[in-house]
Amino acid sequence: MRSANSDSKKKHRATIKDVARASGLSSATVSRVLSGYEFVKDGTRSRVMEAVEQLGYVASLPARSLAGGRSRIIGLLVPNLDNGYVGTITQGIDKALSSANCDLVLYTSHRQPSKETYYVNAITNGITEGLLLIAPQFTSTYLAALRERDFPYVLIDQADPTGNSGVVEATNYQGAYEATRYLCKLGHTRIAFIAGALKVHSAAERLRGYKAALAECGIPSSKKLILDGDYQQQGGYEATKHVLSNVDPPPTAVFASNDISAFGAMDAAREHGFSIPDDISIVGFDDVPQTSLVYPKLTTVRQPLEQMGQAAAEMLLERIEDRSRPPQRITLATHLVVRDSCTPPKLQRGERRSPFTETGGSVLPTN
Amino acid sequence: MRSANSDSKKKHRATIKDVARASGLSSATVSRVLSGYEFVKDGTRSRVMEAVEQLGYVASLPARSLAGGRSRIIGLLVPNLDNGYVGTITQGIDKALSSANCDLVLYTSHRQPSKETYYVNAITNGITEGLLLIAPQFTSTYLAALRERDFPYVLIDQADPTGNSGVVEATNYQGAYEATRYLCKLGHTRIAFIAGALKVHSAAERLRGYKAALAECGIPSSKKLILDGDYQQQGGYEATKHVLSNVDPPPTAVFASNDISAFGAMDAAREHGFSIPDDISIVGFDDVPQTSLVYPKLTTVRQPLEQMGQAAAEMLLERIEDRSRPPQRITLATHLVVRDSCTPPKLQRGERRSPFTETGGSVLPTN
DNA sequence: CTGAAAGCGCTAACAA
DNA sequence: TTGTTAGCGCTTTCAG
Repeated sequence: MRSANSDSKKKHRATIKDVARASGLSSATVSRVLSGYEFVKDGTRSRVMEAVEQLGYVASLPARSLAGGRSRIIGLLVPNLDNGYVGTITQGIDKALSSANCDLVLYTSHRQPSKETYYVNAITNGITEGLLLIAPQFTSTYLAALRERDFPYVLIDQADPTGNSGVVEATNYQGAYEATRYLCKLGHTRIAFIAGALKVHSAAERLRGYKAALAECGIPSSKKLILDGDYQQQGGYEATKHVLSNVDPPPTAVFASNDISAFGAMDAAREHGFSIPDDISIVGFDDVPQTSLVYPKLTTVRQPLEQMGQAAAEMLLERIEDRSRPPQRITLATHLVVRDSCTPPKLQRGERRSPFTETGGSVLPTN
Repeated sequence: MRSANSDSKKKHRATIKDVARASGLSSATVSRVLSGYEFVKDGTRSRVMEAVEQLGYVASLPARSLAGGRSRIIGLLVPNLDNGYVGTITQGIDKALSSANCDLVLYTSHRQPSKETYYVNAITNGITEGLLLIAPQFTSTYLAALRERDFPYVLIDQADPTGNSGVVEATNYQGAYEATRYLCKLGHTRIAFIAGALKVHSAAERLRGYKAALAECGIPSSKKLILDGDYQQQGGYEATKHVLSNVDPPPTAVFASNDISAFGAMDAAREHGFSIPDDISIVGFDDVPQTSLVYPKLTTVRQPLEQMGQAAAEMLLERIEDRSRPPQRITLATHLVVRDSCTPPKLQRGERRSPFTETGGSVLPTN
């Protein structure tokens, strides 16, 4: 029975008392050293550190947290994980948090379909010191509960209608404006727009930007070219499929509210027999990692996702330190990243492009 | 000053005592009800629940955890977040965990470059009840520490050399074997292989499968066609670039150890002026979400990532309930997903079509 | 500058 | 079936 020895004496991990004993000090002092209290003799401090080192001591989070100390754990509420969007933001968060020595608890927002308030309750009663929310849809429910508890939180890529929250976002309006204008300048006049769920602030802003640019370029905006979308690939696919078959003449370009739906648009265009960008130009928004994976590489409005995550985490940390600090709002700049999915529009009606004009693919290698 | 009232009396959230008081019972009883203890009178139970409801009470995790109860938080150690691989697995984990009402703490393995042991210490001393590790590279360091503490954990997509760990993985060997054989049957005889970091078990297995299939098809395996890789896009890119320019005649197909490096291979091939699949066929491994995003859609070996995550989470939960349970090992089946990145090779001058072309010859699988 | 002691909110024997 | 009583490991007054 090899279990005998390992079972007989459960190797209890070192506690603060062990450190106290080993260093000949009180646990209070050890605690002080560990939490960076300044009035301790240098000698004492080093004796403690030595013992800590030697015992491989790491404080128990639950205990520390119960006793009113900081848990150094912050929560992150995400809508999903499968597209690079959340992943990239999270990478930034993680960066900021690890410099601050904090950990991350992941909450997926689909968890409690109905009882959001209960959910927030659970979060705020947990070990978490603060909460980061990535583009939450139901802000009204969450935010009220959070604020009522005076629980620190920061919104990422989503605004608070009441203006009472810490927020990190990007220039959605200008980004969309710039992208649309780029398309106009290329010569496009029939530019479809795939919207995001308009309750999400960024989606509404992007639509505004699109309209503004159109107006500015003297192109009347057409209801038939503004499609409903939901920031999902499927939505982008369907919207595009729809305009391509039902609007005549069809648009020569589509600006999707985010990259994911732009991917759907690409699928639909291709399925419709259009080649990109020759028959139709496509622009996205976000610049998720996949943009340079698709073919042709997607021209898009870059949101500095990683930086946004980092900024949000830092803001949250500050709010945790100092609860009285008024809510800040950081807006980071977007910019257009021109890749391969756009060209000037084809010639007028009557002309048809040969279906075999794809990029250099069909050429045989010479070696 | 609207802050006056909210500041004056910090709304202390309800504790178990409040519930006890409100229901006229002891906190022990409340605790029993809440933890699902069966021997409580129904009437008592409902009185408690009522009070809980009414006060919006949610137990404090730190307290519960300190007192020896379950924290219902499990840790997840991941290598990165930006490619769908981890995200998809995590989705499965999340699914299993939310049915069990558990939360997830995210640890990124790059955190403590050197002091891994310290890191494990920190994890096991936290609120976490168990740990899930996605394809960790430094198993030796982690696992010893984990086992020494008798801390429940499960490995995902990585084996434990000592065979003492709970493991969930897929049939890496057969998957690679199948993919390679598919390429052979298509008529390819010069099939390059982009390896993963060979210290990762799956990578080694995939290499084995590749070699076995080649042998089985009577194709001598050539060192020049086996390239170093690291499961990263850049690695795949460089490896492919290298074979394409330095090996003569160049391979007509490349089998990349994972999708991410296959994407790199696609970039390199294209850059080299090759069109896919006409000039070169490419196969990946994993079937991450991006595979149907790239163009052409990538033929790949599907690993049931989400299921793997789910299975691992379930296994971990079981191990937490019953520590004495011997380590299990679950191996899920992979299968080839044929998409658009492969065709039979083009004949070179004076070259003969391989005997296996078209409907595949008389090749028999070994197992 | 350091120690003693009182909890933080909960669970787990042990009684009743 | 329920209440009482100790702690869990740490932080934090309050005294030295």
